[in-house]
Amino acid sequence: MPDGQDAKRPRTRIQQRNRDLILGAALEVFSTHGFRGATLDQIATEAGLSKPNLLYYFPSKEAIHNELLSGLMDTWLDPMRALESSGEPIAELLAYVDRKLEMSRLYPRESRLFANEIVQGAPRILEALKGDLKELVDEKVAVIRDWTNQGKIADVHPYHLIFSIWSLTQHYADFDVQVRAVLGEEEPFDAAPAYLREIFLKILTP
Amino acid sequence: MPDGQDAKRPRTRIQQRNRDLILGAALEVFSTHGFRGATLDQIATEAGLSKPNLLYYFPSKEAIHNELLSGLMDTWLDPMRALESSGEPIAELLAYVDRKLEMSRLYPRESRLFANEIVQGAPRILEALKGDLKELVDEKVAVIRDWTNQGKIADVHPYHLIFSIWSLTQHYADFDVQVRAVLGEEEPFDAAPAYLREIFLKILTP
DNA sequence: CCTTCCTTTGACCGACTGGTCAAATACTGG
DNA sequence: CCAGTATTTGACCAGTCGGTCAAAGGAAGG
Repeated sequence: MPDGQDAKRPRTRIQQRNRDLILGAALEVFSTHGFRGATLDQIATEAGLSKPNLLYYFPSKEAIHNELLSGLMDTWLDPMRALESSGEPIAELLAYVDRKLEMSRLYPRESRLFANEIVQGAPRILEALKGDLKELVDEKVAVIRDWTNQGKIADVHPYHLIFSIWSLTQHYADFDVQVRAVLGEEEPFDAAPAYLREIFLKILTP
Repeated sequence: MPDGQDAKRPRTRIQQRNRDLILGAALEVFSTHGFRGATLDQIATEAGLSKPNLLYYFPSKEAIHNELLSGLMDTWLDPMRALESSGEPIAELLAYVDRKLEMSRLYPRESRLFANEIVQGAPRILEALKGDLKELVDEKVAVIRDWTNQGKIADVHPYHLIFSIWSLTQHYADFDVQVRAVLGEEEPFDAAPAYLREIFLKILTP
């Protein structure tokens, strides 16, 4: 009986394996078609399971989606949590940009899953945005404000600075096809890291 | 007989009005739910028409979507077309940023329509991206390269500079809910224009 | 071997989807 | 006013959707 309170802690190896299979397949399908655009049949096929079998491990389509989103939210914010107030300000922020861009490179599907959700009004995670996300951002904004007040980085709007970092790094995952269509043969992630480091250095230098 | 070759040039006032009604409603619905997530019933209700009546003016759901995308593509690239090689380089580029941000402020639904399409792999406009879009970008990149070669702007990667402009300006339309969730009461577009002008000035100054 | 519990699935359901069609209704020029 | 055309719609259809269920298949311990 995989459903219920202890669903997150499957007992058997086979439950663990199938849950992972389903979540992996669901990530693939949800991230490329959005929630409504995805179908259980697609996810089942992708996972190599039957549709009723999916619903043996998860109570509904929405439950799979929620599990993905909440499970990913933490990972997604890790690069920001790692921003240390004790470090050298500009180095800390450039390292954050690096980590964020690396996330886009390694986990583009996760990025697109969030992008789909947010572009469509974030109906399922709005509360998390106004809660946990805002809280974390507010905390880091305070750190950035300290740095600007001490003249250690340029006096830029801290919230919009953070939006810039999100926007520029995630762009390479979310709008991948557009970037590639315009670049032609050139690989986006070849030049992007150096470019972003360069411009953020200019933005942050007092 | 509204369908057929001359569909774009309706004769009567009533055809013009209903086509506009439908396209307006479709923009609203497609931009908030994506292509698959949108339904003809939603669009019909939003337009104040019956579903069969929609299909009297457009042959299919996809035809409405295509009409929107192709009709918007031109408008969407106008700010970039207006970038003049004869102007003062930094002023030209900053003005481009301004125009692009203004588009996001005035036409967020159009921005999200494209965002939805591209995040999901641009299945319906990939050819346009590799064709018209790339052509226009290549042309403007040549202009930017001239400016960098002449030392009139900083030596930044021209393609990635353009991606930056797209990314940062469209972010405020596409990820509107997230920006608002984090900012709380503050209005995003209050500080964004000055912030973007400030950082792009830093990026572009040699 | 049998029992018990976990896992898998074919068949099925009601709701909804994009789309059709014939008939009804408005609108137009003569 | 009328004939003809343009517009609108209720009823309907086949396919797909998320989800259910009873029954079948497996694994494990005794």
